Amino acid sequence: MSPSRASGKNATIFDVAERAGVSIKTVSRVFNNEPNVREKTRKKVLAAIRSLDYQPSSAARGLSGRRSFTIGLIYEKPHEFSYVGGVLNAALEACDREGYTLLLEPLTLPEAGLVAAVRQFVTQTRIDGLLLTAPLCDDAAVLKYLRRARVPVALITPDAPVRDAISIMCEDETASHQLTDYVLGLGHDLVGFIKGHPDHSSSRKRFAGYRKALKARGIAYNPSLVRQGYFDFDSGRLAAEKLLSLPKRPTAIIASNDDMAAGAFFEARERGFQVPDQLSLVGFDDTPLASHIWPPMTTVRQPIPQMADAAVRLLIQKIRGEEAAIVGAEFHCEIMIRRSTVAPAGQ
Amino acid sequence: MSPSRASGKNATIFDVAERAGVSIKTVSRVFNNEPNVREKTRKKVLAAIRSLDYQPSSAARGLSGRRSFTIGLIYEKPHEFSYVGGVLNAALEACDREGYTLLLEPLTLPEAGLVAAVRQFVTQTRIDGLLLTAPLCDDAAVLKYLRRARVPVALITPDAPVRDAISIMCEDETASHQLTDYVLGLGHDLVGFIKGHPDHSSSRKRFAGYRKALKARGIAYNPSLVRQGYFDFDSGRLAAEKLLSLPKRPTAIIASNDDMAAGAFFEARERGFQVPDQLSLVGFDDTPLASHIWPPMTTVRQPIPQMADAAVRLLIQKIRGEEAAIVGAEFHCEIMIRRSTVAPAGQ
DNA sequence: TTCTGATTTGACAGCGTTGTCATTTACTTG
DNA sequence: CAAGTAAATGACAACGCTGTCAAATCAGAA
Repeated sequence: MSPSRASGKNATIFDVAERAGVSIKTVSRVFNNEPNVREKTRKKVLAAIRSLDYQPSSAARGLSGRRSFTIGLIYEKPHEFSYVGGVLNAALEACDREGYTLLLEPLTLPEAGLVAAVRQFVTQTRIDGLLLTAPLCDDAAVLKYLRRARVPVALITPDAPVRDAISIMCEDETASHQLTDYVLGLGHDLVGFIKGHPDHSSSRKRFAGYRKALKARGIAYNPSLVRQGYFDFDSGRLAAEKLLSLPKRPTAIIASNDDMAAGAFFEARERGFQVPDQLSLVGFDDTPLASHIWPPMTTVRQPIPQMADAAVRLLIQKIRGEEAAIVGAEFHCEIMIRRSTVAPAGQ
Repeated sequence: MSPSRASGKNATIFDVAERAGVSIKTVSRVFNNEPNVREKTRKKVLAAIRSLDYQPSSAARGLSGRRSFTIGLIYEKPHEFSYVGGVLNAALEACDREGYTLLLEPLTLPEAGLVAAVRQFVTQTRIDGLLLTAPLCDDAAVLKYLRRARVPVALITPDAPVRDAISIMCEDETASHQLTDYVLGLGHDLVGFIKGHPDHSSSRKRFAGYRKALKARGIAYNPSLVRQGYFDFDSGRLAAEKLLSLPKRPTAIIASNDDMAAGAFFEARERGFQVPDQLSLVGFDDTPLASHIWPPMTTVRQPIPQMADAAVRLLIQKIRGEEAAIVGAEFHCEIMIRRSTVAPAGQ
């Protein structure tokens, strides 16, 4: 417990000013790195700040400077979609580094007024900026409201770059294409596909990659090999149930995320199919689950931490009004080949 | 977008007062449910509040009332220990309900000054109260500092009830005892045990339950069947590696949490052991992982959501200075018997 | 009706910052 | 060395709310 004032009132800007023998305004200037402070003065003030362990009151800062040093992160409530955890961690860290606070807002989507909910959050908390994940980053009404309200926004993996917003994307389609091609390359002709939640743009992209890969190899697209999922374990399981009951069942299944792949995996085992011997299985996202089940699962790793980090950094730049050169970025995905995929039996 | 002021300045207490034809103080009283406001006046004010979509500035509230309506949640950084997610979700929800904000602070433990880190967080953010999870809720120095600084605290699963703190516990030892007894009851004599992180009190309790169950059945305690783990996948895998190399290998392994159980599971499969036929496996916590792997895993479900909810509720009561009748609670755990446990081969 | 005490309401001073603008100080230059 | 300009500093008013305390109003009793 370095400074003695273990408990008791916190030091204010006045205390610092007094100890340093300057006015409060000068303390403020030093603390905020404003120019026009003599080096000698700055030193004195910094010493006082340190010796008093001064922490400015964010309430007072917010009230006076009409900014909150707070960024909101809105995500979908039953965030079974485990990648939210990754975004959260990285965003938290980036905010911390920049002296900002991250405010979480899990939203249950079905609610009628999505825009109303977002608006409520924004006005109530007076956040300086907003981080949006799927599927909110694709909701036209929400984006429109935010643009009008002039809330600085960063989108993590929107469908396409959005005007006036920072758009952090990742090459879902390319990755899906490559992944599918890899599976086809192993010799599978009957490759099932489990689509992601229709509200998420990544679902569309991943599916598009699958189709393009088929096309590129001249394999006819067979709609009966495709099932709708919703990014959660159960929907993956259900989809696999249908796929595995097909008269000509697929020898490989690509699921649009790891949770669904795990569901498919579960269902396969439930029906006595060995993975990968009788069924190859593939996921997306490289969540811990993918490498923690047995056999470890082939999947696609998005650089979520880097993406979230970039989103926060650029967002804060925007908040600060710095004319940012970059208003978005597209990240590269890495295909993680593991043991859930092999050549089909009898090859 | 109900009220027309889509963008532009937010309404202040003055605007509301003016529209309602009362003083700002009366508006304040109505908003804070203070007594001594005539019903007629209250109605008028509420109408004005609604029509202006008034949201009080939390900065101003904090500055004036010297409170922040914010609760901190400190947890260990590499929160691989997936139960933090459960705490987070429930705490977020409870805070929302009570009109409080939850501030996250992931802490990397190895740091020298744990107390310093906590102190920094507390003073910097000026939180009204603090939620502590393992292993911080067992750190004597941290608890001492917080008591001195008079920070209202709620502990989720501390070692024992702590003076001046709300202590939400769960019957780890009993659950572990029952679980072990169940495994023994299946006919296993060689039951391995993977301990949790030594800094977490639940590790100790779970281990104690294991030993008591052995004793109750008159089975000699065999230290070579016990390995130290650290609550993460890899340490579980490593521990299992040792256990499965034993000349007289265990026919069942109890891991102190699901992540380690998954690691053990992985290692077992890696070595060609079938689960559960050749090795029964048990975890703790009932994380999604437990039911998403195949076969689904026997584990112990702690009512994390209810526990976190209680912690937040009681904490807020304490913050408000309401003389709380309850200063803690112990929750019951449920044993989830699934398919990773069967009688040993040859019975 | 008038008085008394309780209830309801309002005026105004903080709370701890930052923004604005005036003032002081330091540095140039003729 | 005086005047003029730029740099450094400070005084003071916001910011939007709550707390305190005084004033106004109301109810019931005399």
